[in-house]
Amino acid sequence: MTQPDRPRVDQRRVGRSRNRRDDILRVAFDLFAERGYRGTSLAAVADRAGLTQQGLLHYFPNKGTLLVEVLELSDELNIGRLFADSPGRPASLDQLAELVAYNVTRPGVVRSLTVLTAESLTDDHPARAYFVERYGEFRRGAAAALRAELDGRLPDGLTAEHASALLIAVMDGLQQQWLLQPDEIDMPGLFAMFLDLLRKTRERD
Amino acid sequence: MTQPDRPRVDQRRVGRSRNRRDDILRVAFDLFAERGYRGTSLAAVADRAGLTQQGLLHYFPNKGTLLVEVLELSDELNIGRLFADSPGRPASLDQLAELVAYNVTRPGVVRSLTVLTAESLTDDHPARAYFVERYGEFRRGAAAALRAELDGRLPDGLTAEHASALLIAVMDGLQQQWLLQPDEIDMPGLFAMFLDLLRKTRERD
DNA sequence: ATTATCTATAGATCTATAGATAATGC
DNA sequence: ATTATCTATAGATCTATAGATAATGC
Repeated sequence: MTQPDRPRVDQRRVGRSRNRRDDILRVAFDLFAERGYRGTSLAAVADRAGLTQQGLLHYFPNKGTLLVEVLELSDELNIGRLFADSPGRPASLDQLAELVAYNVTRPGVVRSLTVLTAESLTDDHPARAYFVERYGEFRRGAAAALRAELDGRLPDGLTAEHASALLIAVMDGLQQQWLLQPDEIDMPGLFAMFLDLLRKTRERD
Repeated sequence: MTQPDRPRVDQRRVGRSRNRRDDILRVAFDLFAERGYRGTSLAAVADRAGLTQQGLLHYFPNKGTLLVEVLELSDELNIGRLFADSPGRPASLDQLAELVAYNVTRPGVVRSLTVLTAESLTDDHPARAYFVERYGEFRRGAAAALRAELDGRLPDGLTAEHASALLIAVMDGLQQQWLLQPDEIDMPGLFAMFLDLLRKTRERD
């Protein structure tokens, strides 16, 4: 599951020069897409951010903390809030479809989150708790959207909770196939077809 | 996508003592589940297999070759052939559902393949080509099964090719969510519901 | 004072190569 | 001979800590 950007508000930015901390986090996010968390050294991140590895450790006490902060910033920027139970603004299925279409324009972001999510399944991974919590939120948010839109019209025996797990599975699984073979997989088209599957089943009743 | 075992035939086994090579490959497969490919050292594999790191390199010239051979053995043992276009025996959707149910009993295998698949999206990963080819095969195999079973009865606008990409996406995505939260995700139940979605859409025509 | 960086370094690893030695199969 | 392993080692890294120095903000 990859979330959308929003126009950066950035109250904390000082003039033109962005926060050094944020620079480091952005660079780390990119490098994690290229080599994963375990495959990326602090020195590589520091180097690309233009300081030494020890300089980087002035901002983050250790590598695990860096990763967790990368994910928290990515959340903030990309607003997983699309799914958060922000009262009044439950995501619609159309918004989800737009998000998938938008993701095609930023393979780096999708790759980073895809790689880090799977890597978090390994032992002693510092982002494990983050992803466990995140996926719970995703499912709850998607279930709310499904309930709002298809309440009582879901296929027999399929609750909004079930459908939300499937919906997120489809998003993640399509991302993986699309990243492996961008030319063979029409990610937004396939996601739209899946939504139709959820919507159309009862249409003829 | 994770494939099923089959009873090991193993013509090459000599008496009770299994091939040393195979031992190493099995141990490596397990360790890749625990720490990923980049997070696993040759020394750790060698250690668990009961020889030195240099002893291991007698069997495999380098780490990348070890990984590729791990995947090839896993294929052989787990028979991705379920999906291969083996003439006469196209997998049925029920067989796929059984496979998903079976996978619940072997989280280690599922985790290893899930982690390695996503890791293969990173730069210079030795298993990239393997997974690109594999997923092509998966999709073709699943499309054949869908065509055999639901020919002409798929929902409007959904070809067997489309459905096969969705089906594999659901399998992969559910595996990821299930590995993160085994108690919250009923992987086989959800997969069965997805199959029903494909099957039932046209049932009322 | 506090913050931002740097140099120096400890202490572990890591992959891979070279070459020795023991065991096995003709 | 060939196969299986081992010791030794080169040459890179890696993470993290310690402590110095320069720059910034009161």
